[in-house]
Amino acid sequence: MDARQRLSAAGLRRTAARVLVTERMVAEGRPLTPAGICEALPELDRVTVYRTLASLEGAGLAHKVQGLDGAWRYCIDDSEISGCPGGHPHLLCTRCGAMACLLGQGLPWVAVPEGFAVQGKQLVVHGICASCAAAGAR
Amino acid sequence: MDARQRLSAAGLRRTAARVLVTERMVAEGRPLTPAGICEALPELDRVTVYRTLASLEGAGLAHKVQGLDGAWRYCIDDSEISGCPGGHPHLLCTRCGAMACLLGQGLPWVAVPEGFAVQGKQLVVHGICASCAAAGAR
DNA sequence: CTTCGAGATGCAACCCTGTTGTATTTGAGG
DNA sequence: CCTCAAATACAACAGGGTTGCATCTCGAAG
Repeated sequence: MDARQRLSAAGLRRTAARVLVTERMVAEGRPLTPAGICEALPELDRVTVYRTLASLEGAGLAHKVQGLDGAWRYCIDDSEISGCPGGHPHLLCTRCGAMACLLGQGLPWVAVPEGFAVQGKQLVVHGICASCAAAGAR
Repeated sequence: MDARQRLSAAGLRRTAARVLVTERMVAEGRPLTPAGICEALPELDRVTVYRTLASLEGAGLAHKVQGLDGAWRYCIDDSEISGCPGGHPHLLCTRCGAMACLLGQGLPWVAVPEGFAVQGKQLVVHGICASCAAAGAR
């Protein structure tokens, strides 16, 4: 699906910033930090990127996860069916900061105390990714 | 176990700051943010609290989890046997920021791509805690 | 008990992520 | 083409966390 189509389908105004950010996220296909997007799209203001991502998330076009480094990462929801957020675990390389969605796996059921209203769950598996391990072994 | 004993057993120097922080954490019994500890111990410098927590974690006396608000929380490992980190899910109230350990439950096994070296896992369940729900309903 | 050095502390400054306020621009419907 | 709500840019700010460095203190050795 085209970036413009995605935006229109979600009822969002089809602005330059949103098209650029969406296209970038689709091209990457993995969760990106706002900083990473700003780097890839220097013509956009930092605040615009933050607000654009918030719009996309609010419209259900993207989901967000936090890394261990205190930065949130946003990822385009590729399948209209996938029940993000709350959907799948995420993988984070603590060396290069890259994150990946572990599609195809769900999140476990967790027993919570009486009276606690669960809004969502986040499972982040962290470690060293294959390419970083190879680079570090040199 | 006494705070001083904990420190000695872990091979850490038994300084005033470490004793105070450890006692505070034992008294609370739930994961605390550095900011929360600073508030409770205004005689300590902010940086000292951060470094003290890092020491405790490095010595295996405490484990840390991140909240959804970008702040890490530290919790004393009470049982010498518990295999923290990587031990249990955590519960976070997104309204008041309080966090609790969900002891007695483990973390799920997650399938990761070939070559990824897992260092740890974090499962955070967020929502509204019972007391906040009660306060909000007023 | 005194000495002494590695390690811990306090302070100041800094970086990064993210948010807020406001003036200006822009997109989409009429 | 016009209009106006929504989106953008810019600046300033807030919070969490880190780093560098001078000073202090624990605890071991004598």
